[in-house]
Order: sequence, then C-alpha cells, then structure tokens
Amino acid sequence: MDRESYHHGDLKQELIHNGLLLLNKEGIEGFSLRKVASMCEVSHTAPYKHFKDKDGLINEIIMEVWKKFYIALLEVTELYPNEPELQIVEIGKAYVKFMVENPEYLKLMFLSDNSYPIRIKDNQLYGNKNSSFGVFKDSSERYFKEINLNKNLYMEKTLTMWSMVHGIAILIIKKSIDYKGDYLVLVERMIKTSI
Amino acid sequence: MDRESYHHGDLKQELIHNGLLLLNKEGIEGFSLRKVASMCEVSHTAPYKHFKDKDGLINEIIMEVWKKFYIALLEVTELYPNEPELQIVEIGKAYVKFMVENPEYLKLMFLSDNSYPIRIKDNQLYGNKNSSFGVFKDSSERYFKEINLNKNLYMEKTLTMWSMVHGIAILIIKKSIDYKGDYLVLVERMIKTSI
DNA sequence: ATAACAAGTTTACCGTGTCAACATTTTATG
DNA sequence: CATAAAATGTTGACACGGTAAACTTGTTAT
Repeated sequence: MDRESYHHGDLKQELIHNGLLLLNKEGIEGFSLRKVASMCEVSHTAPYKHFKDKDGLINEIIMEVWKKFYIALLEVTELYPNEPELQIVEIGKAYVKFMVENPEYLKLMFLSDNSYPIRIKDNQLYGNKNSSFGVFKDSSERYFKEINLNKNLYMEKTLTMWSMVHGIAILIIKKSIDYKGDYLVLVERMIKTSI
Repeated sequence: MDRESYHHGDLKQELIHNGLLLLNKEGIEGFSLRKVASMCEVSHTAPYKHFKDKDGLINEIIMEVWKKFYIALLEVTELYPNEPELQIVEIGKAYVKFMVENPEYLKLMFLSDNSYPIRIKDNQLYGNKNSSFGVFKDSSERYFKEINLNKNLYMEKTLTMWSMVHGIAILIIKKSIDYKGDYLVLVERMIKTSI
C-alpha cells in the first residue's frame, strides 16, 4: 500500500476501465478479479465493495461494450442523414467492423442476455430507441417507406437483414469463412443482395 | 475405488459422454474436469491420461456437438429429396430448433473456431461436404439452378441466407427477440422473404 | 466531537487445473 | 512363459482464483 490516500477516489470506474483492458488483452478466459484489482493497485477483495461478485463487474463491463457498439452504429447513420439506404449498408459494415476490430467484445456481448430485446407484436417490430437494433430499425423502415414496400413485409425484412448482419459478423469472427478479400466489401454485397 | 477392475474400459468415451451431460446441466461455467471425473468414478487426474488438458476434453465434446448438428440438418434434407426449396426452409427450421432445444450447445460451438471453414474463391463457395454448411449449400445451389438464378449471385444469396439463419438462431437463444409465437413460423417467413 | 457509514485491508477457506511420483494392469518381446 | 515396457489408474502437492469474515482507516452527518 503506497497510495497517498487510503481511499482510492473512483475505484468503481477504474475497475470497469481496467477490466475492459484486461478482457481485451487476455480474453474472458484469462480474466480474473484479482488481476483487475492489482491493475488498480488495491487489495484483491476491494472490488467486492463495488460489485456483488465477479459477474457483477463483468456485467457492467458488458453494458459498457453495448454502449460503445450503439454509439458506433449511431455515428455512421449520422454521417448520412436522410439517406436510409446508405445508412443500412453502412450500419452493416460498421457492425462487422466493430466486431472484427474487437473480437473479444462479441464473446462478451454474447455472454449476457440482451437488455433491450426486440419486441414483436401484431406483426410489428418494437425496438428500443437507445438500442443498436433501434438505430437499424429506424433506417430500415424509413427506407421501406421510401420504396413503398408493403407494410406487411417490414417486420420480416428488417429482422431478416438484422439477423443477416448478425450472422455474417459471427461467421467472420469465428473464422467460419475463409475469404481473402475485404470483408466489408462482402458485407456490402450481401446487404444489397437482400435489401 | 470399488471398481471390479483397476482399468475402466472405455474411460475416454465416458468422459466425453458425461462431460456433455454436465455441460447441459450446469453450462460451461459450472463445468469442471473434477466433476466429470467423479461422474465416471475415477480419480480427478485420470482424464489427463486421455486428454491433454481441460480444453482437450471440451474440444472433443464440441466436435461431438457439431456432429449431432450436422446429422440433424442432414436428416431433414433427406425427408425432402429433390425439393430443394423445401429443404432450405426445413434446414433453417431444424437449425433454430436444434439450438433452441440445446441452448448450451450454441455457446459451445461458439467457443471454438469452426474446423470446416467456408472457403470463398473467385466468387464461388466451397463448403466441405461433411459440414453443416455443406448440407445447406447443396440445397441452396440446387434451388438456384432450378429457378435459373444468375450464377454470379449464388455466392451472395447462399451466404446471406446462411448468415440469416445463423443470426436468427442467436437472436432467439439470446432472448434478443421477444416474440409470443412459434419461432419456427417466424423463421419460415423470414427464409421465404429472403429466398 | 463522535457515531455511523463507506471503502479499504488481511486472513482464511474451498474448488479447480495441473504436475510429479507411484501403482496396477495389459501388451509386446525374447 | 517370463518379464519389460506401455497404458491407464491413483495419491499428493501446488498455485491460482472467488469469496466470506473480521478488522482498519477515512468520511460524513448529527
């Protein structure tokens, strides 16, 4: 203990921050509470004053990742306001790019149940505005309106494309696809095919 | 030790078998080599005579799961020989059904890299005959031939649909979709939309 | 001023993965 | 057939990691 003050100041945030670093470096397998604590230079049980247990910390880290993801998608849509078709393609590419650049994130997000589930009712989709899917749904439905698509097909089409982007990202990350080209080009072709 | 013979007989297979049971019961988090060993009534280090380490056992279990999956997909295609369109829909449904019935499997298969990656070369897909994707690709390409689809589109279309099925399965398992209906009906609609 | 609370630390315990050394059975070789 | 080697078990020990309990130090409120 050579901290100037006994109390740390903002340990909770620092634990989340360092936890994310550790996860990126060592993956979920190499992640341990004790390592994170030591990165913050506190004793190995200090985290328990801020999180119920290991999962408590991990869950907060995951929420952080979801937020980063949501922001990444939102940012690209804002680059092309009023061009929903372009937005859709760019969201798909941003999605894959995000996952390829942070392969560990996918595992993380995959660990916990999504806190903003997509609701389907009466053949209609309800996505939370603040969710990544919400961002996608907006663009998608604006595009469908633009091309005068039959409203009955909105749900299937949107869900199909979202699933597709979801799926292709996973195939790429999991190295289930062996492709010697730019994945983003592939994603673009796939989205345009299914649009 | 109250086994009649010192040697077990077929410990390796029994470890895989019990390991799969344990994974289904407790999930990957609750899985431990020592528990599996005790299920087989051997000492906690006996597994090391058959597997390099914990991952060694888990990997063999995962291969087992991939095999079950492949067989499940193959079986439904054999129900509808010479009806590639139906096959495609049924493969999609079987895929989702398999994952919904065994949610733990998805996590497992997701853990390791796929040993039969889909190769893309010169705008053409190469999937191993003995892989789940291979089964799908066959039906898909037969269908495209049937409807005289432009050959240049085979790759995108097939990959798009496979990704879509992949994605929807994950959305459902992860409870990212909140839908009060039969998921298989939803999957069927989605596939028919994108076909 | 001081009691209550928040946020640290130390210690201890248990479960787990894994290594090394030893035991028993089976198989191969002269 | 005998016996050495290989295969397959067991025991014991160790380090790591999660977590609970008891204790300490600082901060805040009365």
